[in-house]
Amino acid sequence: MDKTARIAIVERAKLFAGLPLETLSEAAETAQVRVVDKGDVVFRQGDEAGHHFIVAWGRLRLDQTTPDGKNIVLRFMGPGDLVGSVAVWRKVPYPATPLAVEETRLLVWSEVRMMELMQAHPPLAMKAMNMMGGRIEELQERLQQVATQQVERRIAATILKIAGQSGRKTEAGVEIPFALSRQDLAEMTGTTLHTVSRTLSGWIDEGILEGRRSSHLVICRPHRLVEISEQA
Amino acid sequence: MDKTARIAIVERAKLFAGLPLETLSEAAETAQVRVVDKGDVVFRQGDEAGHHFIVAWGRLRLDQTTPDGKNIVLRFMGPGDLVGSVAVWRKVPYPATPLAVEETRLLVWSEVRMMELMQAHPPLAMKAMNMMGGRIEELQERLQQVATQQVERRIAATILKIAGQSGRKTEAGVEIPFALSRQDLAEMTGTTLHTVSRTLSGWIDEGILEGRRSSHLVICRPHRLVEISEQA
DNA sequence: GGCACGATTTGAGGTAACGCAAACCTTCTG
DNA sequence: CAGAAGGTTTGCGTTACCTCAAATCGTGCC
Repeated sequence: MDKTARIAIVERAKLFAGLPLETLSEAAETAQVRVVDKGDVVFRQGDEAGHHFIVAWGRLRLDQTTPDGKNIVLRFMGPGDLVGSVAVWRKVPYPATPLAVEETRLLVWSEVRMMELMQAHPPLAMKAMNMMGGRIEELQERLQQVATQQVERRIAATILKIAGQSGRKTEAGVEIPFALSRQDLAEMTGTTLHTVSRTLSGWIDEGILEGRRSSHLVICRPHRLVEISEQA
Repeated sequence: MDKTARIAIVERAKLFAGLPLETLSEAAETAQVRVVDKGDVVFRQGDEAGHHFIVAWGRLRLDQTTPDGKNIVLRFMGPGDLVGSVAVWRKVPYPATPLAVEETRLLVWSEVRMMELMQAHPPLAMKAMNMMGGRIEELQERLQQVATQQVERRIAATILKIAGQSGRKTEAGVEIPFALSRQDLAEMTGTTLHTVSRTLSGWIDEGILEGRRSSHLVICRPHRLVEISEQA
């Protein structure tokens, strides 16, 4: 990966977006590159947090295992997303495990490097706070959903959010361009894979979705899904 | 409130804890004071976010209203807690309404004042990120609870957390020193007031709790409550 | 290219928790 | 002090969703 490519990636990251070229350049130069194969993890929940990561290409699923062995999917992450930084700043172990659902390339900064960058470029700290604030808002929204809405609405809202983050327009509708299993959706919405399967089957029968059996989901009638996610 | 008192309050706030006296002093000098009567709000969800607040005395309940009119309690806040800052930094409207459950006194900084403080005292930004990270962790934990655990465990865990934050030891056990209604607990755990009432009644019968009918809750057998919150 | 494995679908039955409703108690108000 | 208002308790019927179970279908591996 040459320097121009790195700068392009750094620039796309929300943490660096809009900052002066000098900052981007320094960030790009101090980063290392790491490739993670599909199915491998970037680090594991409980590891000591020593590095900041930004996704360059690919996609990660952020998993959290509970003390009693259950698993929940916190979010999917794609190009530009920041991974691990919250734990590094807080000096606590990584609270979750990012697993590559496709081959993924990341830029990596050590704790010290990133600290130096931030001290040299103060707007970075503001950006970082902004991003963390966004995570807080997202989590509050999901908490509210899981606490008050019934399963069908939560599944609809979750699919729409993923489509909004990563969806691609095709002739048939909006496609989610990576394997998103029923189990994944169940672990994101706090339900079981059976309920997700039943619900999606219904929507496929109604022509709202396409994608029985593991192919990538396609949302044919997004507006209908919005209605379901907002229905009383 | 004289300057020494203000400094004491500022020092107790997690945002300023451990910082040099010079920083504390400047923070204390630039703060204004605001008193909010029981039942009144500090600001309202949706208001433009222009001020940072720190609780000096008293207690706030942070409420969020959903588009379809349901209410959830995000958290209770007491002395030292920071209110509203996430929204100010993100330049978005306040996402929730802090309501005083008892008479509460706050220190207030305008957006500009706090920005100046942060620029003059860089460690403040680090502290702020740390605090936001703590909120993220807390929210992830609650999300995991609501998504995977059954109601009884969630109620037990919620009571224990509140007791840990605000509880006071008495002869009878650990007392929660403010009015915490069944409705509040329901809106924190994502259930109904009926289910909370039934559950607490059971625990009171078993001698785990005291506090039928609105008096302050007292946890007589905290260890038993921990067991319930961890039970498979 | 056949076989095994994992993902998905679908059915049937059970239950935790909800929703409604009514009674009860405490506190505030005039 | 009576009445009203708000929080709480409790019963009962309902249901959304889970759990268990089995069949089915892709898909990857040798």
